Amino acid sequence: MSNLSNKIRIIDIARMAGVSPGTVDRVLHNRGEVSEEKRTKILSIIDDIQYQPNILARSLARKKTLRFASLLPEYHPGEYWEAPEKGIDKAQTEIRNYNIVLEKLYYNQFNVQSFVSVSEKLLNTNPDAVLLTPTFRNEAAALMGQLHTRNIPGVYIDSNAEDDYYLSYFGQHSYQSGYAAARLLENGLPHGSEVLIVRTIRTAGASSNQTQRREEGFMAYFQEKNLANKYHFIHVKLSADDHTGNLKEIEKVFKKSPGIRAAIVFNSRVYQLADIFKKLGTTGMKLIGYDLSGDNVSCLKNELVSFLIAQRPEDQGYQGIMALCNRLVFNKEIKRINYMPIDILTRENIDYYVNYID
Amino acid sequence: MSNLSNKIRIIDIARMAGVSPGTVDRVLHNRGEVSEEKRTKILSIIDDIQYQPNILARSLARKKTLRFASLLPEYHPGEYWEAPEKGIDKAQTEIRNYNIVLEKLYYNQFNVQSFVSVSEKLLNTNPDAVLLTPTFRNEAAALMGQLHTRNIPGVYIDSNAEDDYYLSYFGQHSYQSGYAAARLLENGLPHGSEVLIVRTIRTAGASSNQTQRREEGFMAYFQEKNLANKYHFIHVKLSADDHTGNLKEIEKVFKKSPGIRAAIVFNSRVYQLADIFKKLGTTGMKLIGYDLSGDNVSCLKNELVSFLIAQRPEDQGYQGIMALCNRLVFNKEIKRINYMPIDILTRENIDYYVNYID
DNA sequence: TAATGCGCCGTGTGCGCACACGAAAATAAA
DNA sequence: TTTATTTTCGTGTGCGCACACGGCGCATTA
Repeated sequence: MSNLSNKIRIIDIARMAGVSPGTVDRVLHNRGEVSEEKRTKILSIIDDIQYQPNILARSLARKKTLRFASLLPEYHPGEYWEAPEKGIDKAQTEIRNYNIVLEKLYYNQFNVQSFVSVSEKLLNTNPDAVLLTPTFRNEAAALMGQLHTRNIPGVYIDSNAEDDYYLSYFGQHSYQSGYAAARLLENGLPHGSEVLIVRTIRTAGASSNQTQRREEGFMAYFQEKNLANKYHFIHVKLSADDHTGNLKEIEKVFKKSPGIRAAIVFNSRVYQLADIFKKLGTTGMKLIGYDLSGDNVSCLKNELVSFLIAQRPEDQGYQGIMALCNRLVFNKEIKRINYMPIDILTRENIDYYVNYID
Repeated sequence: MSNLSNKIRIIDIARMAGVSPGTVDRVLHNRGEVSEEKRTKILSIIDDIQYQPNILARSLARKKTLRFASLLPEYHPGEYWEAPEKGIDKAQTEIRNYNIVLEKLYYNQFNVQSFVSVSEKLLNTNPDAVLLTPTFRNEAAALMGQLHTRNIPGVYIDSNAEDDYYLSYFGQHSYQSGYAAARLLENGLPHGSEVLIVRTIRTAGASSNQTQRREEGFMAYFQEKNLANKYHFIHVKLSADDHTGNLKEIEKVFKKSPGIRAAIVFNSRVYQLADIFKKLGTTGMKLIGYDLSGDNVSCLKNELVSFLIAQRPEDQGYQGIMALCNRLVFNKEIKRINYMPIDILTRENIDYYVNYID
């Protein structure tokens, strides 16, 4: 279960192999300049004794400071993107001791060109490792390809551009989270109820890949359970900024379909719908949304929202950075796809969830 | 937002104060033998420049290997206590580089005397830090007192003996978790339904403090929402081992109260009740329980159990050890009471929760 | 006055490793 | 054979810190 402290040092290996520490060092770092004969001998010894380098000494002695970079959307306080950055900051303080610095870059999530230009800037700094969010899939994949040719490891968080070159991905299984949301919504909902399904349209005009997958998972639940014909689903598209227009739209929908008992929004803007419900005086509505922005948490506490589905964004940021560190410093194996837990938050458990993050 | 790498070393402080590195070292470690004048001067400089020691160098140079000890219940594979130990193991591999070893001790959770004797053994090894679970509150508190007199920091996980001497506690807010469970149970449950509330009695005869608190929180929900009279609550006590007796007992209850639509068990033995329901052919029952033992997870996946409330036991173990490390190695401030998130698990999100732990 | 003790302080060493430098050995070119 | 070149290897230094040791100056005692 536990082997005692592996106190075998480079110099011990050197003695066993009848060479100098420098030679062992060259083998360990693949720096060449070692005869094949000694090389294989040293390698076999290393393998035999299961040599584990002392990471502390290694980092302390390393001349080069590793430079990590992150590339995230700009945000206002209280918005979703604050969370991953929090995790990144936490990781940063932990790895600073290992002679690693982190430079944070930001792009405008509503402007592709912004992402591209910051990408170039990032490449020019020639970092040792990169963490980014592929809001713009193609452009992100292009960047990842560039990084790959330069042998710079990169990780995605939040969503996945699904190219061939990223080291690791940390994010939610969107489909399954929609499936889980469906279960919560359906539970206790009388058959025959009408269900409002809201999509928020980005300025660009299309909804994100992530929200699409969530909706697919959501609908799949009802299909698989043969419940699709027990409820009536009403799909509505809302604008990201035209609040009065949205209000009117929802009002119209309610006039047509007064039997609506539940609603779901597949992104973090559920608080906007809650606001509309409040203005319209709608009560007794089961409302489900995603992610813990400040507004969403308020709605949950006021019981305007019944459930929020969360995806541990802080963990995504933290683990993303740590994966890079594990790769470059600790030489550990990195799991490529890492789905985060699908967390279910209610008014009753939210306090112990948000306070848990520090 | 981010200050660059604090490259200020002890020798820099020494120069600023016009003393030698050794003197600064004495101040940093409160070893005395420094004049009050220089002491205050050095301290003010340290404060000014926000000196952060290089943990790597510190651990590398430290002569003494720190010895941590854990004291957990014995368990069989798949049982609850496997989880905290997993977290402890994870922490162990992380801190091994810091010149720390961990010795794991176990007691029989159904035998006070076992706990006491292992406690003594633990004290005799004279560890530098201790993590333990206070299954036996008084005896655990006594041990913690002993540790305190020897100036050995100790943390509790799982539950809290609530003495004055522990450094830190990691566990669930039992009351609130019961409250959250009530919400899940009540949601969609027709008024007038009967609700079965099960207590499992330990060999000792009493139910644990933790389960009592959970039940309090559970009942409080209905009181606060003025729902207490909308449902009929049926309290049943089951034995921890007499399965046939339990079966008969539940059968009797159902005969008397055929309107039971939901049930809750306040500990990890919900799978036993699910088993009874299965044998009795009971269907359409909403069943809620606690913790992710292998059996419970199976029940959740088979839809015999609707919800499981979990408390991140791996995190408790991991963070408990890390707290000790933060205290002794990193000199960080430790939060004393740390409530874990109240996680809600369903068939739909369980996979991404359990796989998340590696 | 010399001897002893104590408070205070500086210096030296080594933790395990990365990396630069230069030397030796082997080989190629003259 | 001599010289130049390449391959292969050993040694030395320092990363930032903890800690042991010894020394200086001053007060106390014999």
